Amino acid sequence: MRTGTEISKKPRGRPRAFVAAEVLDRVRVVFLEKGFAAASVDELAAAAGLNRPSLYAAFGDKEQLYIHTLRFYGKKSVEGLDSVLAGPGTVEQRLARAYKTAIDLYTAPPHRLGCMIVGTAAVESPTHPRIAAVASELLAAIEKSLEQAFAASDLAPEPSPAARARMAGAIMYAIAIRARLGARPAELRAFAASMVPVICR
Amino acid sequence: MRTGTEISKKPRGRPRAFVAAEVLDRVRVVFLEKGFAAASVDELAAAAGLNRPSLYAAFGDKEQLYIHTLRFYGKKSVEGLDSVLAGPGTVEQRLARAYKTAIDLYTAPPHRLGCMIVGTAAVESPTHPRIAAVASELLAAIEKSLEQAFAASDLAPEPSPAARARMAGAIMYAIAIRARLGARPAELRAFAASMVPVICR
DNA sequence: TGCGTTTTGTGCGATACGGTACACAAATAC
DNA sequence: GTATTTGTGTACCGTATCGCACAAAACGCA
Repeated sequence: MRTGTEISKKPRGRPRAFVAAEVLDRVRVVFLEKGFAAASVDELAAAAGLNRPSLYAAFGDKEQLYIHTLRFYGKKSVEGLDSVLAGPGTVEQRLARAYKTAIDLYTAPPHRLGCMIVGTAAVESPTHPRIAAVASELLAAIEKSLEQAFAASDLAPEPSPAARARMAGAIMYAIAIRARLGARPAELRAFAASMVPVICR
Repeated sequence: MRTGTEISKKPRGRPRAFVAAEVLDRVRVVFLEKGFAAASVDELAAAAGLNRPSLYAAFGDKEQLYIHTLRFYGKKSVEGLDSVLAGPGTVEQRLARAYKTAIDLYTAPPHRLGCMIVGTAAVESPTHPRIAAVASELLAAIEKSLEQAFAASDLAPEPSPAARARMAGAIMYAIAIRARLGARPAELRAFAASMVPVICR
């Protein structure tokens, strides 16, 4: 185990042949396309370039691997959103940029897979409460990011920043679903563009 | 086969021991909770009260059974929405009633399973294009129902009924996702109530 | 060098999975 | 009564699945 206080320079035992973040990024691609239930440990291991026991030793069972991957994806998503919302311009321009960035990701060829949280975690929620909990936390973090951007803006105090964030988040989740179901990017872009002035009214 | 011109009163062969709609309704419950991939044919057959060969004979393979079930669920959903939107009161009141009805369904105890289309079909879309196509058709039917209600109302001509329908639909899908992820019904009701005047502005 | 620790690699096990073969059952037509 | 058609029930099949056992590899430390 790698936990605990490491006094010496190098940990004892055979070194790992992989970097955890790289594995999670490769495994994310499989989970994003197949979803949790349909992604087999064999294909996850193949994508990771590891044998199954190595994957189990490093990340735990399949659900734990999925949760690690979801947190990894979610953290990057929130960081990306924070970054765009902290950028230049009015809050409308920043929100529009956030939607554009999200749509570009959700509809990237060849597969147009949408968002891992909304697209693959929700279906597991009734039977995997731990997955549901992580997904909910991540959506809350997205909405918090949005709320902070609205709170720091010069928009009218009503609707409140929290109400605006809930609405902006809802529009983003709907776009993610529509993207995964195959909606054309142009259609999603037009929809997002029409929603920005409504959210920022 | 039951197709073709039936001159005689009763079809030849052994009669079915089940009613298709009843089977689809029972199977829907399993698919709604487990999703397509994780629902096994054994448990679907058990829920239906049929042996697996009978289920295969009547509905085809697992994907075909899922598609039959999705159409069955979607048809009922659209009919329910049509009915609420054709009811008494202003279009705001009718939209509010539609959201209330949807939220009650999506958050019905014990499981709070959300919507079968958004909650279970989207995840399969990249790998099951037939499922994606049916789900998209169903969402289009929901939006058409909404659009017709807006077109027949005395709301301002801008935004157009189609734009209002897209927005109202998006809010409904987001509510469905949030419900499946475990959001509290009161929270979803408050959100829906805050969105109705925005959609109908 | 030997021992302890951690990781990798091969193979295994028990079970589940989706789908099917086929005998028998239940009906209609003649 | 027999032939035909359609449905049900039991058993089977080939394969996939998830998780694990254990030997060997690769390191640190004394």
